Amino acid sequence: MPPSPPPEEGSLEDRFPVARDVARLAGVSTSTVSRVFNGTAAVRADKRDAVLKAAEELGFVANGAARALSMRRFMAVGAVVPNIENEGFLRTLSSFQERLRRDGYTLILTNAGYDLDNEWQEASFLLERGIDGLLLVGDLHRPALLERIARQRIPTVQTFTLSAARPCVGFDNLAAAGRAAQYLLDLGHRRIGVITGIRKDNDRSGARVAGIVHALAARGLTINPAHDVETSHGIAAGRDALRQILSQSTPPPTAIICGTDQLGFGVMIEAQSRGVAIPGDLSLIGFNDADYAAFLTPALTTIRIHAAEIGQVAAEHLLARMAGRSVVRLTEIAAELIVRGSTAPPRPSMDNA
Amino acid sequence: MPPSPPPEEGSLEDRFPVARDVARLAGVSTSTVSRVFNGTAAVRADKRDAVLKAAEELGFVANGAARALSMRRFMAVGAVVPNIENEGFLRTLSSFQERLRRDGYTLILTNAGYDLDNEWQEASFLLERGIDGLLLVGDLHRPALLERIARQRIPTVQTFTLSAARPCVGFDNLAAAGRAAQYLLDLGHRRIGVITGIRKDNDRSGARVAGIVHALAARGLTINPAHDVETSHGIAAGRDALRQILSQSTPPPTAIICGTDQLGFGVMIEAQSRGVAIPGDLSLIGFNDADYAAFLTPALTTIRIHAAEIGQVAAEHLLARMAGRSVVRLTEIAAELIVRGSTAPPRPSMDNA
DNA sequence: CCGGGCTATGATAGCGGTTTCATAATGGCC
DNA sequence: GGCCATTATGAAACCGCTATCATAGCCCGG
Repeated sequence: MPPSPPPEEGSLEDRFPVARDVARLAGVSTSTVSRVFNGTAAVRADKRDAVLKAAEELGFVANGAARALSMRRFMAVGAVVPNIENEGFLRTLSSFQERLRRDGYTLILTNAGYDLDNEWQEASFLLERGIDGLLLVGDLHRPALLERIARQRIPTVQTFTLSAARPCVGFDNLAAAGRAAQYLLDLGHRRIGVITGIRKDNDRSGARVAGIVHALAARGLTINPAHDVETSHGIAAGRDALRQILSQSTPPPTAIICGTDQLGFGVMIEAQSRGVAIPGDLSLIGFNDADYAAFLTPALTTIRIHAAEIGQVAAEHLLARMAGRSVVRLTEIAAELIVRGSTAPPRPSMDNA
Repeated sequence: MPPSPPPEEGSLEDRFPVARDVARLAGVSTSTVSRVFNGTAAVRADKRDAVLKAAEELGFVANGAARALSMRRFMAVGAVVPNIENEGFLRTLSSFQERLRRDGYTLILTNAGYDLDNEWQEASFLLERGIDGLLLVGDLHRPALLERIARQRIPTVQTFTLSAARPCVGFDNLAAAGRAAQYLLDLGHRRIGVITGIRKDNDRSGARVAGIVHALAARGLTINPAHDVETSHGIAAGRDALRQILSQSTPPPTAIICGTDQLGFGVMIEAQSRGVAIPGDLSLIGFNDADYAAFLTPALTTIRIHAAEIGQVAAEHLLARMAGRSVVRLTEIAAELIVRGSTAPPRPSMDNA
C-alpha cells in the first residue's frame, strides 16, 4: 500500500502536471496535446507552439504507463542472460541496448544465473511487465516459457546459438569448438583435454564439448575422461581444473581447450607455477577473446566472438518484428579461431609419433 | 449505428485474458480478482481458489501498464552508468538488480558513455517512463537533471562517490587515491606518475588525481606534468600511456598509480616489453581489483572496491525510500589498498635519497 | 455567394487494472 | 432467535493517455 496519499487539492505544485493541465493552459484539448507530442496528425502551428510552451512551463512529462496502456505497447524489451557479469554477454547487451535506444525502446535486464528454472521465472516476470520483445541466451529453455512466449506472441530472439527451432542470432558452437580441435589435431596433438563451466542447463557448453568430441572421433580419437573437467567459472576455477588434470596418473594432455578465456588464463597461471611450458608442453585455446587474451604471455589462442554484433543484429531483428516487418530467422555471426602464441605442435614423443 | 456492439467473447484465443475474463469464469467481480492477486483484503477461501483456478486455466497475466497506472507505481528503477561494459559497474549492477528483484522491482539499464549530456538524456528517458527510483554514478550531473529529479521527487542514489549534496553509497575517491600515494611515499618514492581515463565529466577520476596531488603536496612534492596522463580506457591505452611517459626526456617516475587495473595491466605489459622491471624500476598501483589483478606477474597492488556491496546497499536505500521509510543519506563502502607484488621501494639513486 | 470536400479540433470512449463505498453475508453474544 | 459488529463482495469511479468520430472552420470552384 502506497504511503498515505494526503488529500491534496490540485495546487498543481504537489501533483504532476498531466496532459489536461497542459491542454488547459494552452487553451486546447488533450487530444491536441497528444497529437503534438506524437505527431499523429497535423496541428496548426500556433496551437502546437502554445502546447509546447505550456508543457515546457509546467514541466510536463507524459505518463509512460498510461501511454503504454492506451497504445498497448510498452516500448521496452527484456533480456534474460545467464550471467550479467560475463564480459561476452555484456558486450552483446551493450550494443543491444544502444540499438534499441535509438528506436526509443528501453532495455529491462535480468539475470538467470545459469539455471533454467530461474530463467523461466525471470522471463515470466518480464513478460508480466508487458515487454514487447525478449532476448534469451541459448536454445535450451523450460517448455513452460516457450509456451508462454508463443501464447503471448512475444517476439523473441535467441543469441549465442543457432537453432532451427526459433529465431537466432549467434554462431554454431559445435562447429566453432570443432574448428579449434581440428586445428590442434592438425598441429599433431592427440591427447586433447577440455575444461568448461557448468554444462547443465547450458546448451552452448554442451555443443562445444560435442564439437570437440566429434572432431576427435573423425580421427578415431576420444577425450580421456580424466582430461575432461567441468568446473565453475573464473580464473581460480581454471587453475584448479589444470591441477586436477595433472594430478591424474595418466599421461597429461598435450593441449587443452577451455570454455572461456578466464579458464584459459587460470590454466596458464597454474602451468607457469608448475613449470609446464606453454605452448611447449601444453597448447591452450580459450573462448571469447577477452580484452586481455592478446596480452597474456604467451598470447592466448582463442575463438573470437563478435559479441557486439550479436547484440546489434538481435536488436534489429526484434525491432523489425515488433514493427510487424518480416525478418530472417537465422543470422550467423562469425566465430573465428584467432591463432596466437599459446598453441604449437606437441613435443615429439613416443606415443605422439 | 448502435454504440459499440459488445465484442461478444471474441474467440478468447486471439486476445489476452484480462481480469474480467477471470472474474466471469470464476463467477466473481474484478475487484475480487484484484484482491486475490494483491492480497489487499481478505477473500473467502473458495472464491480465492476459484479465481486462481480460472486464472491458471486462462493463463491470465495482469497487465503491468494498467497496474502501474492505477497504482501510480511502476515497480521499476532505472540505472544510468557511464559504461555498461566496465567490470566494476557491472558487479555493482548485478547485485543491485538482484536485490531489487527480490522486492519485485525490475531494473532498466542505460548507458551514458562518460558524457553528462548523454546522461541527462538517458535519465530523462527513464524518468518519462515512470521509474520509481534512479541510480546514478558520481556526483557530477547536469543541473537540468537534478532539477527534474527534485521536481518529480524520484528517490535517487549516487554511487562510487561520497557527497554531502545527495544520498550516496560509495567511497571517498580522494582519500582512497591519497592512501595509495601515501603508501608509495612511505616506500620512498618521490617521482610518482598518474594515468587515468577521461577526466572530463568524471568527478571520480578528478577526485583521485586530486587525492594524489594532495598527498604529494603534504610532502612538498608535485606531479611532473609529463607523468600525468589522461587517456581512454583499456589495456592498450595503458601501454600507450607508459610509452608516452617514458618517451619524455625527464627522469621517469619510479611509481605510477593507474585509474583502473586495465590501465595497470597495460603499463605492466609495456614495461615488460621494454625491460623495465616491476616493481624494481617501477612500482605500480591499479584501481578496482579486477578478477585477474591478483594473477598477474607480479600481482598487481590495487585498491579494492566492494562493488557488489555498493549495489546491494544502493538497492536497499532506494527500496527504503520508495516505501517511504527513512534512510541514512550516506553509506561509505570500504576501499582498501591491497598490497601485492607490483610495489616496492624505489632503487636507491642520487635524487631519491 | 454558396455548397462540397478538406482539415484541424474537441468530446468521449476505451485501455485494464485498483480502490473507494455501499451493501450483502456472516458471526458472536446475550 | 434477534441484533449489532464484522467481514466479504460488487458497482462504479478513477488513473492519464490515445484513438475514433462527429463537427466546426476553411478554401475554392462554379
